[in-house]
Amino acid sequence: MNYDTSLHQRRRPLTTSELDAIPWIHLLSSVERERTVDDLKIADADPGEFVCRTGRPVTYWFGVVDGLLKMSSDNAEGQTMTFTGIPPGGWFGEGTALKRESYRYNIQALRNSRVAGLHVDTFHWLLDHSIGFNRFVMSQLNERLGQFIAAREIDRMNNPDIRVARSLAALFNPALYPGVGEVLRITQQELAYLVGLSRQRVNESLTALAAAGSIRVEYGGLRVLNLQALRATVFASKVVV
DNA sequence: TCATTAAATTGTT
DNA sequence: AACAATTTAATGA
Repeated sequence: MNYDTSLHQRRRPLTTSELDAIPWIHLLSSVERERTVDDLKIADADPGEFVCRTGRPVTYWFGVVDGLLKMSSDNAEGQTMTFTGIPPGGWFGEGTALKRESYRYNIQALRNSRVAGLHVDTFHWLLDHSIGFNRFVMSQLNERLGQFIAAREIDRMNNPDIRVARSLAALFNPALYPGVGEVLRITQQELAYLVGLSRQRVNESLTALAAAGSIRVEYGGLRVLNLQALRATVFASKVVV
């Protein structure tokens, strides 16, 4: 039982617009889609609420329809390590779903979020029947691999500006998070939690990035003006460090 | 629809 | 961590 019990109880079918927000739904044939839509459920997660926890058996493959989630893990010393944020359009858990193992991380809502869940059995059925779905999952795995490698590099950076730029570039990944358009809805406090810096420091970095013309700071969110420049900030840092 | 108030978010120290 | 300024959301006439 995963959608931490209370979430599980609050499931409901998806509306048409919520279905449209699912990036892979249009890759399916009508038969496949019918079966999928029949199984898909959505639930509203409150801030701080867990969508899944380490060690629990996999029952769903999850996707963010709206809101913002945090992927983290507890190490042996009991400290929590944040891997990444998951903005709208992001689907996760395919690795563990594939192997039918237990979740290796915690997923927690940073704010009110709508989370969709596809049962693991249906996930496997789609893998067995839909080529389009397979392509999506494969691309997903590949992109995420790149992200985790990048995440390790971010952790080794001690320059806060670069850490912020890097993390932002990751969140604006169009392949993994097609729900994020030009504007990413994230507060500076939320970003601070993800990057592991104080809100003040994040604010300072954002101001610097805005001055460089990479982004524009808006109330409750950020607009990307130049994704290349954001990534370039990253690249330059590799050379320095 | 508009004005007022509360709440959230940002910018700064 | 605290504060003021700004923006949004909620409320009710």
